[in-house]
Amino acid sequence: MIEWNAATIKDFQTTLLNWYDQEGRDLPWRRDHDPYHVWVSEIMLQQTQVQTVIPYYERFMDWFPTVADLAAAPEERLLKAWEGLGYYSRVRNMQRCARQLLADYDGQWPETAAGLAELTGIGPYTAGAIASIAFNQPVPAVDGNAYRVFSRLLKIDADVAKPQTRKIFERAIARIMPTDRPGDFNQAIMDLGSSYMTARQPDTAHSPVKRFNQAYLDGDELAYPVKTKKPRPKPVAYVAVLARMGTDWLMTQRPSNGMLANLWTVPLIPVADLELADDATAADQLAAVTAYFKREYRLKLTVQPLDVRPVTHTFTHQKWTIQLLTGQLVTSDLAYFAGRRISESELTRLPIPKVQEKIFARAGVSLKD
DNA sequence: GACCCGTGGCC
DNA sequence: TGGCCAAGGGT
Repeated sequence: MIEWNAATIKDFQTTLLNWYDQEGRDLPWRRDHDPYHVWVSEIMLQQTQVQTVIPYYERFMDWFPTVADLAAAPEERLLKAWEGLGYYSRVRNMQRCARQLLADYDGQWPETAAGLAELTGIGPYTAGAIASIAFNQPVPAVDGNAYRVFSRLLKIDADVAKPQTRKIFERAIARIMPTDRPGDFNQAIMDLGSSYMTARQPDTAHSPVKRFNQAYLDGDELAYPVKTKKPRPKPVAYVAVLARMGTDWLMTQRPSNGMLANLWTVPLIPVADLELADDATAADQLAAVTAYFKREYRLKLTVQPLDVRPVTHTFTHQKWTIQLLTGQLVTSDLAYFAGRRISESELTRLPIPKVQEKIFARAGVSLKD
């Protein structure tokens, strides 16, 4: 890791901010510095690219123009606003945060990073981003862009996958950032990180700060940032049961914790829960599903295969392989079943995860309005 | 500190 | 295809 002297720091600040003034992106959440706007955009942008976020952000502001609107929203509407973005706990935490603001802060945002970080769903990065952009606090906002940009500029070789590495970057960036335009500085780093200083195909030759980029000058830019690899997604097998009740579908709302919390799917049974023998036949599996429905839900049904091709869906650390069955319910008492019958028109109002869209697509059902 | 939590894009 | 990446936070 290298250290810059005061003259280099000043030179870098001026170069970066001049570039940002000319080439910074015009984004919907940059029209003002309203903390609500900054906050919503920052949460949406976690692990999500700008082009994906833009339409979600516009619709979110249409549906929930203020913190009070968000605090009062029904959860179904909330999750629908987030449908397709992923990491659904983000939006449930946002509503908790909105309610905290109204109940405990008289609706006034804390203006420091430490104060903001007390709120649900706001961690060190988002606290720094809101504090610097909305409240002009000279604090770093260390995200993936900052890791990538500063690891290359300064040749910082600490493993960015390790939590303690954040402190190294926070200290390095704090020395470099200006006190007069901290929000613009942090946003300029993000724009740099998503344009000239991308992970795989950086275009440093045209970067406004290439003369400060020590890794590039040394010819080993792609060695930064140093990051240990993540484990492969673990395979998990399911059986999905597509059961009609008249023209309705039998669907369940997933538990409020864990994967796809509170979203709606058809019944998904972990194959492991069917307790099949190693030499079980296809017929054995169908019988096991019928027995499972009777045991767990007190429901009688008959099942048959829908499609020999399983639906596959890969999450960050699970790869689901889902065999599809159609079911005909013999009984319709849903007292022991954690769900209900859902009409086709109601389907468009419920929050549905992507994997369920894939399952419905095999049955010829489109969820587009 | 390790693990959990979605989706889309790219090669 | 599989692996990696993209404005992280909670437990």
